[in-house]
Amino acid sequence: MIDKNLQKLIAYIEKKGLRNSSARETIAREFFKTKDHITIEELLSKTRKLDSKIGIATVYRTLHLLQECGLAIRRDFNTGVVSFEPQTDHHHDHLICTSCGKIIEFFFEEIERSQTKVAQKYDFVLQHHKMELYGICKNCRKEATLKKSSK
Amino acid sequence: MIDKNLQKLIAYIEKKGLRNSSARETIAREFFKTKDHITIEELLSKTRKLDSKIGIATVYRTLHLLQECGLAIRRDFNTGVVSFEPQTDHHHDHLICTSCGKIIEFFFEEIERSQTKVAQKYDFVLQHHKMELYGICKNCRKEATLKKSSK
DNA sequence: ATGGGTGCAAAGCGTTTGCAACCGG
DNA sequence: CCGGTTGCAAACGCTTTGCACCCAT
Repeated sequence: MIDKNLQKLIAYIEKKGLRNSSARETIAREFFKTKDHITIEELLSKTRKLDSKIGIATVYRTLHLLQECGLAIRRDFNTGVVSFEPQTDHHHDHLICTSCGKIIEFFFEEIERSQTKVAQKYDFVLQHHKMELYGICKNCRKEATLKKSSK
Repeated sequence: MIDKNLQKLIAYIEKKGLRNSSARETIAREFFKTKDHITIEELLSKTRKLDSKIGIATVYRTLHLLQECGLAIRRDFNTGVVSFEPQTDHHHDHLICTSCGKIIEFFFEEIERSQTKVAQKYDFVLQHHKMELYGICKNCRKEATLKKSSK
């Protein structure tokens, strides 16, 4: 999976007449390892463990590249920090707890079908979509109850 | 509609033991007039026509308040500018053309039902959701075809 | 009179950019 | 060697904050 992504990136780099570089490859490799989401700072500290002199500017520049070639998706869940997600083959949506910031990924076939219908109705050719549900998770509701009763 | 929102805001302000102020009311009134989306800068320049000494800090502070009481929704469509949308009674989602930037608002009952099911499954109490479909609109596809054939 | 609200300017903070050194092809 | 790449620090742009003054209650 990582290698497949790396190949895609290299192909894109070559197509644009750019060059390979070790810093970029280190950052990309680490990025592709993330299961869900990673912030710029997290990715920087991960890569610095492998190559201590990597600068944050390069992390930004690499993530721009990755976004350009569709290998990274920028996510802003309004939690104050922006994070990035590797583009995986199987799409999913997000459920976000506005209390603790927990993010759950889900896939719901019915939603996928609905979006196709909407696109047809408005005559759009769809590229991708984003569905984000915001609410309070079970745990946070429990804590709120505990706090209330302990007053 | 505007007055109803304003009442909601005033109620919230009183509940929190805050005070009314003319600057805040001017900003809120102008904000409620927007049909779709407005940026901070746009809102600032609109309100300054009515009260030239309003500062940008107050616009930010007012929008925070409006978000807190659910009267404003922050939107980041990845276009580089963040914008805000008044919370209307009838919820809707967005269809965004990645070519021309056109934004179409739509409502699809099936999607609303789906989200309830997902929330149940993960035991969340939903507050709101965001569904954004990204694609190419009819016009842009047409233009692309014209360009191609005129080459 | 009390304490929240405001405008201003300064500070913050995440992100981008100019630059000289570096390095891959 | 050419021109893209990098790390650093400075610059940037949006947003927040400290402060003295203003104003609603």
